[in-house]
Amino acid sequence: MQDLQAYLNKISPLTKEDWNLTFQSFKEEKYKKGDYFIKEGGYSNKVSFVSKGLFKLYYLAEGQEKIMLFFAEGQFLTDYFGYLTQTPSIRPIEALEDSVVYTITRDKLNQLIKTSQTWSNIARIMAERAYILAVQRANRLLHDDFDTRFITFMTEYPSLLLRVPQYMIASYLDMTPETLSRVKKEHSKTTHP
Amino acid sequence: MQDLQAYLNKISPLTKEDWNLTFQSFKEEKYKKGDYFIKEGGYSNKVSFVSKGLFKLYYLAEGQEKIMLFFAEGQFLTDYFGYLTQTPSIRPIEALEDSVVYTITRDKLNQLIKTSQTWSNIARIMAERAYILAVQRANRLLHDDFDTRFITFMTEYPSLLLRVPQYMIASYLDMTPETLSRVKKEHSKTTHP
DNA sequence: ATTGCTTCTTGATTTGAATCAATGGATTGA
DNA sequence: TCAATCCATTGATTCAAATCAAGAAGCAAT
Repeated sequence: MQDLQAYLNKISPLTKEDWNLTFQSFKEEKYKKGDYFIKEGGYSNKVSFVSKGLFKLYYLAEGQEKIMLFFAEGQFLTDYFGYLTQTPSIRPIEALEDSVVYTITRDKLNQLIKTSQTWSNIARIMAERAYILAVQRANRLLHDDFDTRFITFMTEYPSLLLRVPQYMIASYLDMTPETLSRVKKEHSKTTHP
Repeated sequence: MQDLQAYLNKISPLTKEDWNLTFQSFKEEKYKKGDYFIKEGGYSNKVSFVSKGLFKLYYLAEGQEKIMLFFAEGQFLTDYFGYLTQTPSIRPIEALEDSVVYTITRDKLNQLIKTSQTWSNIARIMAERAYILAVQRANRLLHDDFDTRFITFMTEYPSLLLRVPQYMIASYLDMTPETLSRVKKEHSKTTHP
């Protein structure tokens, strides 16, 4: 769990006691490709740190999935909206690769926040970061054209281009696979003349 | 400032000492209709509680404004994204009515958060709420059709329908004024036959 | 009241991306 | 190795909403 420890320390330095409590609260879990982290209708009662692997969180609209987020190594994995609102999830999370995560339950996390000033800070900063990411993503989807969205994605998550099929990236960028294909074509024209 | 006190107490009960510190940290400000709370390019270094009045936060895309949020009585007013990221704002905030707010500076708020466990909680919960609202709004704009968006707006903020010109509501709902006009027409047909 | 300005409505036209449809490539498994 | 399936590309067509263009209705100021 060194990766988790390093990640948390970067947000807000943990005392030895903080880390002992933390270490006891997280449990390792493994997911095979195709396994669900949360199924539709389930409650979001846990948060996990992705140590290895990749997940997608999607939304089902008229039968077809709209991918809202990918979670890769070094990110906290959760349906944060469902977690905060405690409503049954309409956003399943599925493993795209065999994965290893460290999981803490909602109750234990609340415990940590209550007892540790450091964790109170971490929780606030995580909420703030989640907010920043949510706004950024929304603004991009609402204001940026297809080309810009693709370029942003390429520069921000270049590794995902190789790990994820293009129709999923298209879904994440809120366009059809056909459109993404055409955007890529246009783009390769202008960059490699 | 009873309204502010009541609002904060609902989030997380304040001790007498908490409130004394809080009371000293907020200052009353008045804005005339048309005044800017934040101008484009400025830094977001304050948070205000709206006691009276109404504001809009918008984004300038190709010269025309896209309204992202309204702030009315009983809400915290800030460019929270600019506040958190400390980047020059591209989202001006303008008063739509003569308004009265209670303002706290960034520095003083950080001070409160550091010294008071209650305020540490409040800050976390505010971030969480901001996240929930941001995600909800994004999902609605991305997944809901025009009619649904309008109905949601009507049921959620009925009072704004009277206080805000329709072209601003259209902008907030990410549609043209013409489209909103047609949506309303359709809607009045089906509800009053 | 009258003028001028802003906002709202309604119709006609345009347009850009979704959908439909077909082909070609690539990956997987027997 | 050869199917079989899944995925990506490309072209043709459709469609929904933006844009363009008047006109009508409010409203504010004199």
